[in-house]
Amino acid sequence: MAETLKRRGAGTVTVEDVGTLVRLQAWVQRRRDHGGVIFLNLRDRSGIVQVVVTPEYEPDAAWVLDPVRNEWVVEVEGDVVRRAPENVNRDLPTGEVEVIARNAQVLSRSEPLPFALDGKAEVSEEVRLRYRYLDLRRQELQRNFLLRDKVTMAIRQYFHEREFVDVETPILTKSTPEGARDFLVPSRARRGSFYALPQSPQLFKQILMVSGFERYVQIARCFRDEALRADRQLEFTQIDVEMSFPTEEEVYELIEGLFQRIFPLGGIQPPSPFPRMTYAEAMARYGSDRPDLRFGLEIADLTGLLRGSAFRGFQEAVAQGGGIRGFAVPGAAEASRKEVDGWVEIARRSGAAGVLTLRRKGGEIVFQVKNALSQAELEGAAEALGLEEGGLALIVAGPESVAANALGTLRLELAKHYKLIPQGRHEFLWVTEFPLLEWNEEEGRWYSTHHPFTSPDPRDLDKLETDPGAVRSRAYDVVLNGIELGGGSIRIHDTEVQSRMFRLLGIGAEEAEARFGFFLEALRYGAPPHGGIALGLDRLVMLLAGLSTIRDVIAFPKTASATDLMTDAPSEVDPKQLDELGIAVVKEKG
RNA sequence: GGGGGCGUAGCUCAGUUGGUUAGAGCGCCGGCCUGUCACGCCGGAGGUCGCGGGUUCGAGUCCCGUCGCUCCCGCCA
Repeated sequence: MAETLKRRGAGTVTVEDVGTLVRLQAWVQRRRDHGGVIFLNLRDRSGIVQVVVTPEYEPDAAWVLDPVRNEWVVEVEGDVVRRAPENVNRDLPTGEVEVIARNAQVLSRSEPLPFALDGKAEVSEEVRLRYRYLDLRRQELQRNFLLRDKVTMAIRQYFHEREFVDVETPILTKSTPEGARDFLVPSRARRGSFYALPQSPQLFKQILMVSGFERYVQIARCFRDEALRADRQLEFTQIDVEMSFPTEEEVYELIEGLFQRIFPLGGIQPPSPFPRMTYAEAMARYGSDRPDLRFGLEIADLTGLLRGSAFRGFQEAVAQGGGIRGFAVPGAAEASRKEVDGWVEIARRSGAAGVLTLRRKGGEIVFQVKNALSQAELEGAAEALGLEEGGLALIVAGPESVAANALGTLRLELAKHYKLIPQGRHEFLWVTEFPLLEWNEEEGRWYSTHHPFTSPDPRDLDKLETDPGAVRSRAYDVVLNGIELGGGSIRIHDTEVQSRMFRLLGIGAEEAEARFGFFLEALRYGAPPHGGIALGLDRLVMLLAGLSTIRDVIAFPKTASATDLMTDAPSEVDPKQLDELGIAVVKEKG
């Protein structure tokens, strides 16, 4: 019988292969030497299979494989046999079979590894990042990148089917500071001038609309020189989308369809359609512009009820134009002094003067400040808060934004503290009608809530100069479980409106010309109405994989202090390079 | 920029009120072992206690500084 030799992945060998000769090229996952017989678990991307090495079967193969150690790379040709019933390994997908080595060679040796790859013990991230190539060998991490590949492939397919055009925008671009710090790249051709790495391809994708592409998509790398977090890196990838002539509805529909395609890859089925909430409603009911809807603890407005109360703190807050708001936590009536103090501290950090408690136990409603509220006020407040027997309500009085902020933070804190967040739930949400502008107290000027190219809501256009803070925008965010997945807007396509916007932001005509002149000019040549959205791809994959750090879905991430432990970047450069660029390095003195 | 946590063998960690020669498990090296699958048994090597300074008769332990990792706040249009 002429034998055929099949090249197989280690994890793909099955009972179907029994009686055939296979060739494996793989890493040694583990070696078990019994003196006479050696068992090798061979691992490649497809999985693991056991190889049996005995001198009786083939002395030469045994001779070659005897000195083999963990993580050596070997090629083994052998016969696939069914294991005896008592030797079957149910923990291994290939556990019903094994490969008896007939011919072997060592392709590569390995020094003992700095850490074990079996995932049995947690290894510090510092060591993992230093030897990232080994870390990436682990199946847990490989799984993340195989998922990421599936997700990006599905995204490309989805947009391609809908006639979106994938266009690359430059990495070396123009600095347009207004937002995050730019990464700068010195120009050798024009000394003293700098490129900036894009924080997002925002202006380029808008210009592509002016160019008539109508539908653009790019899986785009973006750079921001800001502090890092578990879910933030210096460079990250966003799914960048722009359309001509869209309504908000078309953007929502497009993204909901995309999510319906990619979330099932992580075992999650999004609803259709997604619920929506205006910014104003989100702030009022949840104290956040990205509310986590997996749990209740809704905020109630008590201003009308308690404005006339005898408690001076309430009177003052209302007199200063603020309000009185709070939320009830079921079963929290027994919260300790220490716990409450902790929550007060959290509220203070959010700018609130403090937190007041209202408890309902033993059939009585008790306000923290005795005799400050009448029985009618107590009952009214409990009713409005939905405060039930055994519950505790936290109340904050003060300016609207401060109270919302503090209560929003407390709401999350209390939900975690009392374990009120159900796992396995996925609450998607569109947040709409963001305010166009925010007042910055320190600098005494208006800032864009989103960015300066966001279109004002036409209904509020007349208030742009008279009451800027009341102007709504055509911006929207898509939120999952309190995490912002992405945001976008219908843009300004009218030069006149765009100029008014810059004026509002305190950017004079000259400055606007210097910084955005090319863009304002483009708007003058038949710019179609357009809009779009950008979604954080890394964060999306992280959530799909059920992880809590973005670093595990990025092959070569930076540490929290912005360094790469494997390459040791950033590093000093040759003085010659600096000379060419006309740059002198001034070191901070120690 | 600020705050919290961590740093002891290759890895994960223990280390008492400051006190003899700093330990364990895994890994590594050597020996034994023909059905294991986190193989087993016996033996061995391996330490700048992150780094620098201080207090003390004596510091892994106390104090000051510094570096690294990490989480959070600020920041991230």
